[in-house]
Amino acid sequence: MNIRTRIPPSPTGIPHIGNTRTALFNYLFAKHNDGEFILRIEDTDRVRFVPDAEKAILEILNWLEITHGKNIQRQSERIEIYKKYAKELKEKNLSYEDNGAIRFKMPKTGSTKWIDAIGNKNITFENKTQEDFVIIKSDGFPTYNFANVIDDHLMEITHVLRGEEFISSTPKHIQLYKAFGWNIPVFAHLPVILGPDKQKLSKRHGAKSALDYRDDGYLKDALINYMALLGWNPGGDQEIYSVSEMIKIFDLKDINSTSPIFDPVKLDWMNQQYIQSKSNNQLKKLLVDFYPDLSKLPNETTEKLIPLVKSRIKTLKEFKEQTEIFFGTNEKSNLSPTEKRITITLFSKLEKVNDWNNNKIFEILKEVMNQNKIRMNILYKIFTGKERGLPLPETLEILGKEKALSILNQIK
RNA sequence: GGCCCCAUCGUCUAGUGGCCUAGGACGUCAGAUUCUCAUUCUGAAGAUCGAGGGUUCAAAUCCCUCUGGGGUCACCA
Repeated sequence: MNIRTRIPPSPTGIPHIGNTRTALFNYLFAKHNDGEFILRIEDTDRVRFVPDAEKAILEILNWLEITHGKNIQRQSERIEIYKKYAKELKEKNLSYEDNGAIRFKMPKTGSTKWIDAIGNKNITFENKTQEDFVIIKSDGFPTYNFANVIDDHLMEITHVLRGEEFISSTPKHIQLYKAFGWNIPVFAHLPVILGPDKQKLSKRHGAKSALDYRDDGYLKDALINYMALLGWNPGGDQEIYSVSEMIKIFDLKDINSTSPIFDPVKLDWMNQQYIQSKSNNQLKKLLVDFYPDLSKLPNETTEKLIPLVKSRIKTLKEFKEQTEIFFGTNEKSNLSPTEKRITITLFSKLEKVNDWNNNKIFEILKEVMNQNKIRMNILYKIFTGKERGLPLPETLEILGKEKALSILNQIK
């Protein structure tokens, strides 16, 4: 059997991270089985349709390199197909008209059941609790419940991995498959990701999209790694996985039945792990892509800054916070009279330095600290406006004597 | 409320009857390294495995009940 999975976003907005994780799992599962993963745009809701949403959906998958089949299907272009199958139901006397819409006749006795691949559990719904549901809306467009089933069958989807919120509509889908006499795919309902308030992650609760994380300076590998481990654990203690490793070991049986809470703090840690694991060159490339105006800095300066900054940033965005002094964007600090006096001493001592290197600079700084019985934080404050930062002697060396002195000159 | 799903440290989790006086990771706290910060390293606190009943020589692991949390009840997906 050729495995095929799909992600069917509806273009009503930018998908948040939970939906993207569902795409990831579909992708990992398909790739693990040498199968195919396809993208289908479910744009049958004309009221909530957002023109740019599809672009964002593609951009997310593209950035994360969750590659899908080239042929993107759009349901709005398949209306005739759904009408044809609606007609078939009508001929079988399994549907009826209701206020301009068409409803499917659900069986009212017996039960509908399936074995869900998550936790391998039996789920049963009594048919008497089920209602006849709309398959074609009065505007002629199919509903999700209808188009989704038709397309999953026509596109030969073998495994439906989707959010748990669809469990209660699954009986509808199964009865539709039965009405047509089609094979029923394997269902795997993924527990939904919860926010810190333990409510389902949603835009209302400030759930971000993958694009937001990208813009906040997260690396795609780190985001994927974190998303994958939310609810999936192949056993053991390993936390860092490359995508190809994940593909190799991915298995539905290792997905938990419990809803996990999204923890941004652990994501930060993971992102930091990935940043540290990059070579200086890789990190430089990431930073230049992230901050195009980094090219204003001399190449040599950037390259010297990378190793200093590497262990100190959790996101690419923090690079600028660490290097403000190089861009002249740092705050000017309010210095006390003593601190101003120290600034003057500092200036006159540094002015006399001939070979401007961090060892020499450090000697001078130590001298000043000892003489004035102060600690390093005061010197940081004088130069950068903050009491902490990248190693000061190295920073001053990279900055160059001229600029370092001019900073002191401005404030003394 | 009906129906459905779930339940191990604050969080992510390991665990599928004896190796569990419950392991790892994040976070927290303490210490070491250090020119600040960060990294790195070491250590600590932190879960009577939601509760109560069973089954068993033996249960976090199996069964039942309860409680709690979540999802869903649209001509949205």
